[in-house]
Amino acid sequence: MKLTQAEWQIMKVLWKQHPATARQIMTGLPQGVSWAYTTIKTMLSRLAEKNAVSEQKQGNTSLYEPLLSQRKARLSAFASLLDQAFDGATGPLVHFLLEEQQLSPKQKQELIEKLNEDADS
Amino acid sequence: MKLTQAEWQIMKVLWKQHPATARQIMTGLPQGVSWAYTTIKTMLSRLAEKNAVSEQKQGNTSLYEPLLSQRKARLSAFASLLDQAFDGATGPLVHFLLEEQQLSPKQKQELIEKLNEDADS
DNA sequence: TGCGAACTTCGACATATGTAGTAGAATGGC
DNA sequence: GCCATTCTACTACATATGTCGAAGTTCGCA
Repeated sequence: MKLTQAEWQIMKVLWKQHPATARQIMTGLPQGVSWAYTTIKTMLSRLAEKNAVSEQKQGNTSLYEPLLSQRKARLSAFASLLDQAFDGATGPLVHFLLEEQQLSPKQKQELIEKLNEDADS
Repeated sequence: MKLTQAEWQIMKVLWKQHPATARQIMTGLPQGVSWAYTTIKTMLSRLAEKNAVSEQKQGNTSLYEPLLSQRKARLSAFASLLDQAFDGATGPLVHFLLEEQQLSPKQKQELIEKLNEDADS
């Protein structure tokens, strides 16, 4: 399930707080993202079509619930990046992460610890 | 500089072999990607507009050369993913990498070594 | 019960992206 | 010199994405 940028914005709010109404989602969007109410509704409709969210009427108002988990969305986005930019292999990405100083020393430290934990189990 | 999927395909060929003509690029595309010659030309034009490639006529034929490096393209794609799916932080991504078994034991080993090297220097 | 506020559904429109055809110019071999 | 081949430049068109507006429907409350 591939989400567009705008769809990610909506999903992020929903993952944090759900079920939620379109109005609540609007409120939950980050500063700087100020979409019209109907824009949000459009996104929600498209997400519902894709089965990324469910829609349930409560009175005259729809409640939305994520169907696609953040984990799955991340897996998919990650796989896309890997495919597109790193020859589909984690190796080059790891290499990149290290070479490009995308990791702070502290993160490297954490990573080492984590890796060692893993090695133990 | 953000590239679309199709643009990535073209750039990947160009990074491997350049300068190259549209025809050479067509040949260099992976099995399964069989675009019409003019499709490739369109992509190249769009890339030239974006200054991702340079175009230089040699007789009646254009030679293309990447202007955007693979490194920069990767940085940009990586940053986008991070922003969009991992709250803009490498931490959650690293966590994800480990939790989701995106790394083989061997890769983990290599990673540890690499990290230690780094720590040394 | 009658209004205004808040919802919903539809349709619309611009820009981006993927994909290619056509027409005309340049080339190269015979 | 002439023709088939190959390029280029333009145009086109479908689908995807980002962003709403308009018009009708419901709700809650004075």
